[in-house]
Amino acid sequence: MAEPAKSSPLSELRIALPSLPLRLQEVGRFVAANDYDATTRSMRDLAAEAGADPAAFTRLAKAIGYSGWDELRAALTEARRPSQTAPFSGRTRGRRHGPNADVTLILDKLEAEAAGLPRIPAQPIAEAARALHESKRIWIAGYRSCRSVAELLNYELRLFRPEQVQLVGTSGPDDLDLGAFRPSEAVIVIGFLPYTHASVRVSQAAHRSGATLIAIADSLSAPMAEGADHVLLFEAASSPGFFPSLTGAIAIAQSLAAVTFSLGGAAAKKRLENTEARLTAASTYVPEKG
Amino acid sequence: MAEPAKSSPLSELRIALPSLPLRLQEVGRFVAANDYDATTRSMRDLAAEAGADPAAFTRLAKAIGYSGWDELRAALTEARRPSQTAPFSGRTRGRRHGPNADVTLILDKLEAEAAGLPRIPAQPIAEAARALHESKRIWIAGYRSCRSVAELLNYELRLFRPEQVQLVGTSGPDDLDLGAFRPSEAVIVIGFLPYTHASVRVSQAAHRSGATLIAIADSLSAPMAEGADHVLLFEAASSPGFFPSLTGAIAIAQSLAAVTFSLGGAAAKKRLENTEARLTAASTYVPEKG
DNA sequence: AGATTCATGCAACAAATGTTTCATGGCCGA
DNA sequence: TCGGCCATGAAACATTTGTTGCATGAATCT
Repeated sequence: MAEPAKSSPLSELRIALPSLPLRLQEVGRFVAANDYDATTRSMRDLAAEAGADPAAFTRLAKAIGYSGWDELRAALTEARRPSQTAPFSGRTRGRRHGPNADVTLILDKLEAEAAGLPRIPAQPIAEAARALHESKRIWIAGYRSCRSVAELLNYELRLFRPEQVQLVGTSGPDDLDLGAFRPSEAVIVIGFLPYTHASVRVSQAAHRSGATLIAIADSLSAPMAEGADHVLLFEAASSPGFFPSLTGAIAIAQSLAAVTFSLGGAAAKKRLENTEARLTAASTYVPEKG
Repeated sequence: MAEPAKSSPLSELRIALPSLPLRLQEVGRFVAANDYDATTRSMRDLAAEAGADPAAFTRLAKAIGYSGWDELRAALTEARRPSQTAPFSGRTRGRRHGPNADVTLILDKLEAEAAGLPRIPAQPIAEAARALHESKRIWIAGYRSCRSVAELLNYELRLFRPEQVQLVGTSGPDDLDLGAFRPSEAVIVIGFLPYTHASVRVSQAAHRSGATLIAIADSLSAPMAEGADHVLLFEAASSPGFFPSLTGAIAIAQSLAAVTFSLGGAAAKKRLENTEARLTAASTYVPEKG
């Protein structure tokens, strides 16, 4: 017999299952198959759905070593808790110094960031893009390291909406722009921990003005996400290293721009072509060699 | 006002948050920040941890349109149900046009970019970082969409080497800076197809001056990579979409900064701490809540 | 300044929760 | 067949749950 994985209450359950009375096995299997409901719904509720007696759940818990259903559920709940500490936390220890310490640091970082990208929720991006599409004007704000994201977004959106996109604070102090927000416009704020006062002020001004507020942030509880119509989440701290990762934010920004462009249809395409023609005429680019 | 993202109860909460009474905002923030506990633990329990009155939770739920806390929690529970977490199974199904065409576009894009990151060669980054570490001064140049990468790199490097890092072209025309390159310095140029004349001129000037040239590019044959001491490659076109992907370049930039910082040792750490202390003193950041 | 609205904490409430007890029914060994 | 054992369901239990009414205090309006 293999060593049981004692860590998870679910494995304890599975191990003890065969030696249990018939009815308790039934209930046990139900719990194992519906452990999410087990943590969220009430015992009686589960009993009704499983077609069993409520008491069976208490008996099951005691049979596998818990003081009662409450304790079992608490264990299940903890086992299910989303990893508050990133899975890559204790990663760099033990590696320490070595000739390739730098290289492994980079590899870890890249791997972690690659893992974070598919976890970005796509649906909110699509919804935010639609909001952008319907906005008369788009404001973009980002400070400190997030400024780079803001400027990228500004650049890409201006390629096909040149006169309707503007960075907050480029033509004077921020405060000048904060008063210019209008309900038919959209404001994009980018930020993550630690949050700057400036970004919070922008988002508050946007909310007050009635403009559509889109926040690109690392947490739903970010102060600039309060009152936002759309929040686009990425993982800033998921990667080892000294600075929060920006790949997620960049990926979101580019997806946002791409979908917004796609919504723009033929008109957007035409404007993009115009812009490119102008740049070519100004010989901005080095001609491709055949 | 734009159509709010009604899908998630958390977004409804965020939207309504700013217009709520003070105490309700407090518990609302607490719920948003601890939504997992909100679905699993009891109202009184949460109230004790949040340092608020249990009644506040009921009032919060009613304030944002639910019949009571029970209903809000049920909504949160459903929003968290893991059954929704199966987006990556049958992804490449006939996507074409449809209500979710945008979403699948985004998912494909993210997936492709995630796949590109681990393919970035780490060794050249480590070597380039060493070159940066030994440089008396660091110049950074990037144009158009690559400007965002340049500015990010500039920002992060300046955190611990404030007086030795400079963006090309910030204090006047580029040409002024181009004549200032010295052999003991390093010049970083970022660019990909189509290549701008400006970036090529910077790299040529760097090469002529004898400075160490580091190119972050999408191809070894990129004109700004000619004569470069270090070329850091990423895949710009790997992802579907209309704009070349910048996640690779961002990842490289951040890795470069991280390794350079790590090479800096205690001195770099000290300077970073000083910078952070100065920012805190200027109250740039919103203080974290306990 | 007085009146009024509103936010907020406290305490009591009914409903629902997990647990326990008890009676029943089936099973196996004498 | 009888007697002990245990699994099982129903009902009663004490506790905890979410809710609501009420008093207090601060802010706003007249």
